[in-house]
Amino acid sequence: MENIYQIRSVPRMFEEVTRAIVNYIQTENLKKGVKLPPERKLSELLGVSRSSVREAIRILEMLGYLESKQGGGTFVSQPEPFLIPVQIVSQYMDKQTLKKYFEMALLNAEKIISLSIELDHAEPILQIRNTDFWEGFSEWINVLGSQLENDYYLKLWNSIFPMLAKQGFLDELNIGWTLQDLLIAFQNKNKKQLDTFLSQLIKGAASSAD
Amino acid sequence: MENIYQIRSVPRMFEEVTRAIVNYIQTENLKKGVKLPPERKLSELLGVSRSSVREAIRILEMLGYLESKQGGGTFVSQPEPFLIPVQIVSQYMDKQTLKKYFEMALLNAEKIISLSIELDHAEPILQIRNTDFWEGFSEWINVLGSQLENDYYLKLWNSIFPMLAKQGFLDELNIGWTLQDLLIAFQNKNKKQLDTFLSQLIKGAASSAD
DNA sequence: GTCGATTTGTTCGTATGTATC
DNA sequence: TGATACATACGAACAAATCGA
Repeated sequence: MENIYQIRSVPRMFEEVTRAIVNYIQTENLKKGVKLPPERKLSELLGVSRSSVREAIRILEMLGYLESKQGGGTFVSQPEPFLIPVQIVSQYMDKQTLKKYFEMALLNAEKIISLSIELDHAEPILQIRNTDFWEGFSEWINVLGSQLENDYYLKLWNSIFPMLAKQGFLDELNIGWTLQDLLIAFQNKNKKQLDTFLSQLIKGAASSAD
Repeated sequence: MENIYQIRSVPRMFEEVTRAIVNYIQTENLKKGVKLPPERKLSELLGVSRSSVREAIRILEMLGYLESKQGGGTFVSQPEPFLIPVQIVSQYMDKQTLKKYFEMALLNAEKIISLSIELDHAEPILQIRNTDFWEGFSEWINVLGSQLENDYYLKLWNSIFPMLAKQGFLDELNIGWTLQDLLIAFQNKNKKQLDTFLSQLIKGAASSAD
């Protein structure tokens, strides 16, 4: 199992700059339309070359975070883009945002589960190695999702789940049942029971994000 | 209503290069791990500077499309990333891929609808201006989604829907009912009827993508 | 294990086109 | 109209990492 957190051993300038700009916008709470310092100034402030600044701006531009106009300047566009790559996420995300990501991830997990039930893949008894609930849950979702025709549900789950785990959001959710309970309900095709379990997860997140 | 397709009048080098690289990988059908020509060679081939090539590589790297190692080279990583920004999508996407995007978008639309019913926002009678079914549907989803606490469902819808419309995927779906039917079912909180309608959309896409 | 070639990482200087006042 | 500010783009140079002989 490769560690998906470890992006690379040597951090690169443009990644640092990208994080720095995101961090700057977040801490200064800059809204859409605010003009950023010119590239030359940014490169001075951060102590890097303009090229590195430009590479960072490009990425944030493509993510809808910034917008730059020749001759005009670089402006904040959407300070809260959807699905920021993990590398860019700065150290802290507030709970409200994390909750929204969580709900989005869970929607896809639910879809994977319900599609798997309908497909009736004659699933062998599931052996989940992980003892941690969420690690095990994610492993299970990966097993189910990889058998679906549409792999985007799983891709979205996997693009959000590691971030939530990294930020510690999942640790604070208390769950009144075990992964085994969930697997049993799945094997019995007990949709009602499954719905109850999953909706409890959402509610747990709601109470946690206060 | 601003045109979200027209990003800017003058296309920029790094965008062209990004598209060119994606196109190259797709037409050559390069799989994960394949090494790309070195940056200097690419800049020669495309007739642009190395800086522009690098900016394009950065973006594709951040999207998980490429991976570059100092001293090693640049390699294809995931030739089919999830949620490619519209600007990068080259002219053609095959129907199977479009169908997966469509299902993902519809999942979020369904969530928006079901959450809106539960919230009971005392919705006024919905006036949808658009005569085209999908334009009207999207407008309706935007009205509902913008009232939700979690705006990510709507963001994902809006990040996929324009692409599907642009690629003409939605035109080929034939729908046996009107938007008015859907709105009436919504106002009556007739979940069963709504489920029937939406599942028909999925099936229509399935038969279309053969 | 060393050396040299290859390739990306990073910086700097310069020229050009565009926007703003 | 003109002047200034700014992004766009190119090319050269060197550093650092990788890889193979």
